[in-house]
Amino acid sequence: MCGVGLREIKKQQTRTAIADAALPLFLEYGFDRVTVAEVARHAGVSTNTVFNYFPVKEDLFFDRGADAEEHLAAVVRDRAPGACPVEAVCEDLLSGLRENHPMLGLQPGATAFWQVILDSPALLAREREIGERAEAALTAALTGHPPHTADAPGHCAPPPPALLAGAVAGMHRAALRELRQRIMAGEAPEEARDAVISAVVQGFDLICRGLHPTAEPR
Amino acid sequence: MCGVGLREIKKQQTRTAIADAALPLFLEYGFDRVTVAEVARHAGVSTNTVFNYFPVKEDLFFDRGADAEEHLAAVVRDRAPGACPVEAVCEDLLSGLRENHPMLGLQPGATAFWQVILDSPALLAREREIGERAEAALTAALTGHPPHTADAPGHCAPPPPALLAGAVAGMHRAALRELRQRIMAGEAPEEARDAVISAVVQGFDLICRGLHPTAEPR
DNA sequence: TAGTGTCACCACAAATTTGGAGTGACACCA
DNA sequence: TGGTGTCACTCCAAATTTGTGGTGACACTA
Repeated sequence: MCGVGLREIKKQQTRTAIADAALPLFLEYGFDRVTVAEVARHAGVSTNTVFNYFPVKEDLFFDRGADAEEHLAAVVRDRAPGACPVEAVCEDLLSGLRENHPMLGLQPGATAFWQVILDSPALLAREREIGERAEAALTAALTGHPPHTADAPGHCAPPPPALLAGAVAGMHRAALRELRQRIMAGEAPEEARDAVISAVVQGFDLICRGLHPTAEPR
Repeated sequence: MCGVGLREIKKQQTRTAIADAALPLFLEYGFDRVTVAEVARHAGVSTNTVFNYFPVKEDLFFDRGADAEEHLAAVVRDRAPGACPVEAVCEDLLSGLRENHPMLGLQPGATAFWQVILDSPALLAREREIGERAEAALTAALTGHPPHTADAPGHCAPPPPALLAGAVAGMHRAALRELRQRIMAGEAPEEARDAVISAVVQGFDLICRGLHPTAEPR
């Protein structure tokens, strides 16, 4: 129960062993051409054990999907007190882009990763599902930590959390998709990144200005 | 049941992981100052699992004890048809010495290994037990594959297997003990080895000449 | 001499992993 | 249209490993 027992450690080791065995196989052969049994064999584990840890095959690929689902919500919940949630998401995305965060796929090899997704309908569907859940989590986070809208001139009522979340998450997804498309089209990563950065600044600024009419455009 | 299943592989891995973790600890701290729990911790395994594989603590040190117990018997059983069993044992020992076989302790670091044994009454007792069982196995092997004693002039009836085994195994043990003592006394390994080699040649020749009066002394 | 601590080792329940025998969906093929 | 095969996934029994609480031997100490 304390999470530090030998049993917990072994479970974590088994899980990462499976995930670490799975990714190279997917990258090399494609998601649909790799069977769960092969993953199990490479991980030195039985097929049943794979299913113990990853209820569906897609989870083997989106191992950190659960984290991604919670990421936006966490950013909003953990933002500085009084800060605008939209700006928090924006800043998080920008810093991720500037620091070449692995999750965003600016590392070499990300292209292969993306190609696996594009080649597999199952993974594409799963990705959408993850995005949807991330949005739902963001909605919940916004409900609990709504934006602070000062009573300033030009102020209008903020949208309900679900809509705001829809806009924010939608813009977030679009930014990452744009980045992906540019890089896979052969554009230089830095160039693509900079283009997306300015696009993100502009896009989120749009929402922010609607929320805080007095804020200066950046 | 076939011994190639995943389960068997894992068991073997666990066993060697434990043994491999145990030896360095014993070499560094001495047998009696290392607890089974510490071995388990270094092997990343629970204490109970250690006892699953090594019924008594001494087995952790003499991991290959079972092999050693069978070695002499195997040499006798597998000798060339018609060959003298004593000579087979002698040749095996000599070739082991000449090739610096690890079991004989001619490798650097063997001194530390021996010192651990000498420092631990439990290990000394265990070593004797192993020697005794090896002798019993040799007796059995000799019973099934007795020496071929030609009806030559000067021929006398061969001793019962148990006695022959006692002599052979006893000489074998003495040779290794001699080697050990010389090296631990600081003698150069090559020097000690050569001395023991000639001693072995002489010693086994003695028995062989009793068995085969017509054989030429070497 | 009784108390205390350490350690080898045991016993048993709970958790994890494996093996094996399925089922259902789907593709391929005659 | 009806096999046939593959593969994701399920269910269950058995094997393995771990957690926990012992016991008894032995050394040390007050």
